[in-house]
Amino acid sequence: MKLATWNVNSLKVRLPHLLDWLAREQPDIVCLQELKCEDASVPRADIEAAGYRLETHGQKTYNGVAILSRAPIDAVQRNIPGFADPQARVIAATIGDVRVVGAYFPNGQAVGSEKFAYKLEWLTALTEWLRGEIAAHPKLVLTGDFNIAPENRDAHPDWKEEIHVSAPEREAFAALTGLGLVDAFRNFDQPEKSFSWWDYRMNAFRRNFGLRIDHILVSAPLAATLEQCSVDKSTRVLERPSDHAPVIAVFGS
DNA sequence: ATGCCACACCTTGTGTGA
Repeated sequence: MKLATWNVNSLKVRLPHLLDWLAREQPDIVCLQELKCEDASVPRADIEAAGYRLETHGQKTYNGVAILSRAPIDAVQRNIPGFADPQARVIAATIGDVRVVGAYFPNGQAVGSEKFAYKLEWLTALTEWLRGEIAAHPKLVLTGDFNIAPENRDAHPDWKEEIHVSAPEREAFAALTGLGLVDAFRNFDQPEKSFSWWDYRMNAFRRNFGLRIDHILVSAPLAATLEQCSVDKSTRVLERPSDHAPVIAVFGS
């Protein structure tokens, strides 16, 4: 089973890239973030023609998440239960015996800002909800754009901002792994300076000035079947790329 | 200190992203 996450930064703009990439990589399950369009504007027919079912939780201009799957998608949940959120950031579903949670975590803008407080509240709500989800679904994946670089090695040494690397954010990430979730990427030896996002500005991709903020966290029964996990930088060199690269994990039976 | 880029919007600048 091959599962991927990709912040496409506008589904409409990135659709040609997405269709090419689906045909090439043939993932079984894909979580997308930053659709930046409402459900009614999602190019469903193109994605279905590529062989995928899809469930979306869209929003105009900002946010928006989706789950694509070659197998049937059941028990869809939009947003975090009990957390009133005007922003479309979470979609969860059951595919086979795997519970998949796809999320676009808040950016937080700046440590100490109102948006940062929202980020931490959102993280707390997510963590409390997932505690029960993991108990109910032994095979669970939490994936998406976390907007957190969990360790120093996940940020370029020249990253000077606090946001994405601050102690409160990293503690929130640790609370998620504390639920029994494993960072699939770190389950394997990886090249130094492996990142999944590079600023569009300042030739950041060419200089590899990036952050590893897109993650695939898996529960123990799934971690036991992990075969590989990597960042797919091939999409970042195309014309009009997303600023994020997909992260792909492969599981055995 | 800002813009550097990209995207969306009842666009012609502004908000947001990370």
